[in-house]
Amino acid sequence: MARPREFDPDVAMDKAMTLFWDVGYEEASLAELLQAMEITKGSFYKAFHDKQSIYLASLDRYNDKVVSGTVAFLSDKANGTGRIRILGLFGKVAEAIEEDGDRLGCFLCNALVDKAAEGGEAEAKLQAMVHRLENAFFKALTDDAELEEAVAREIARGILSAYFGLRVLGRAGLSAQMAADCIRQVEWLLEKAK
Amino acid sequence: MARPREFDPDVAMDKAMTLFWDVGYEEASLAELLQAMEITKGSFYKAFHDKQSIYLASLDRYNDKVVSGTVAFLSDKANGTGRIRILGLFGKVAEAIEEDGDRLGCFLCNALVDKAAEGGEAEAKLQAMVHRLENAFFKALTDDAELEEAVAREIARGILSAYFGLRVLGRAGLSAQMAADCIRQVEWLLEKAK
DNA sequence: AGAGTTAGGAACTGATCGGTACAAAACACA
DNA sequence: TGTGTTTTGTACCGATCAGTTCCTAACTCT
Repeated sequence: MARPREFDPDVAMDKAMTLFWDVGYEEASLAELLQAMEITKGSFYKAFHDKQSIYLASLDRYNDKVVSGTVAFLSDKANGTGRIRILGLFGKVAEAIEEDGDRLGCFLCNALVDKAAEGGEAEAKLQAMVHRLENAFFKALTDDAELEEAVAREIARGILSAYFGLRVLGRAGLSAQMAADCIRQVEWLLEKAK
Repeated sequence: MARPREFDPDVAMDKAMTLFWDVGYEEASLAELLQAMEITKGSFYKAFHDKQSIYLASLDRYNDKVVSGTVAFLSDKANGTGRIRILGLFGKVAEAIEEDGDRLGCFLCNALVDKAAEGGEAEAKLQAMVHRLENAFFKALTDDAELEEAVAREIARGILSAYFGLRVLGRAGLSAQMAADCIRQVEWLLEKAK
């Protein structure tokens, strides 16, 4: 009953998310956004309400795709014990840094630091994602051994901070050796959880 | 022989640094910068060449003041053993988070994530600061015990990533309890250095 | 084929961006 | 009290910012 879209909103969203991921909210100009998404202004404002909206939608998308994927990996017992799964996650990150330099980092981590997120809806979304990650570490830890809840919670948070720290260092052009060293320390944290 | 300055370039620089620290390079508009520094455009461009220059100068200032202060604290044997000094640093950070929420975080950490720094002079300055911190941790560790260099290096890097991770979480509005838990994990990392 | 509906695209909005030009103001020196 | 020098403030610059308007193109349904 009307003219159909000439672009796939899903892939356009993906392109937008990647740009925000790379350069942050403020630094992603509308012009760059349109170029990345390969659509024009009319289509943009018709399909996605405005810049703020698509940023929030990008956060949701990251949560749905990437964070969920990470949580799933950490929960899947087919990947080994909880300790192995956690180390596997860190190994993947280190691999990304080694292979392509990984200047993208982690969208969640980048957005946490980005002041554009503060105070509003974005911050709440980010905190929710942080808690999802924390809980995924927590569960992986308690899968392996009978741990006091408080102890497991502590270790999960320690791993979480090591994770974000590694991501920060990776984004800044950290050497691969440095990543490997960071992971050795996570191994040691996991020793406590035995 | 000429009209004297009506402002103190040093305190103006401090104000500029604080703004960049808070909101990053891109998000700090010239208008906000001028308002914070309490000078007008004419004075700004005469005293500090342009926005990019004062940003780089802010990084240098942060290195001279804050990073040097941190390194000095970590090196000063009057503050206790190396382990105690390291834990003292983390304690200070946790305190800042508890007291005022610390939404400022660490300029170095924030700037590492800020894409505006990538590739140029800024990135080199940031990496240099990271290495200063890493070396300070390294020395504090080797002050306490005879450690193999490679082992101490590893642990220093692990502590470094935990440090940045804590800073990221703090900036995002992390609860004080979470900070305390992170520090418990650093304690455990230091156990290995005995 | 014609009517109805929505997407696409270009022209345009006022506001703000970082930066410059220049004249008035304020000082040191003679 | 001039005179030379530098700071200061303002008006202005073109470019870009996010967002709107509106006309045309492309489709579906009758």
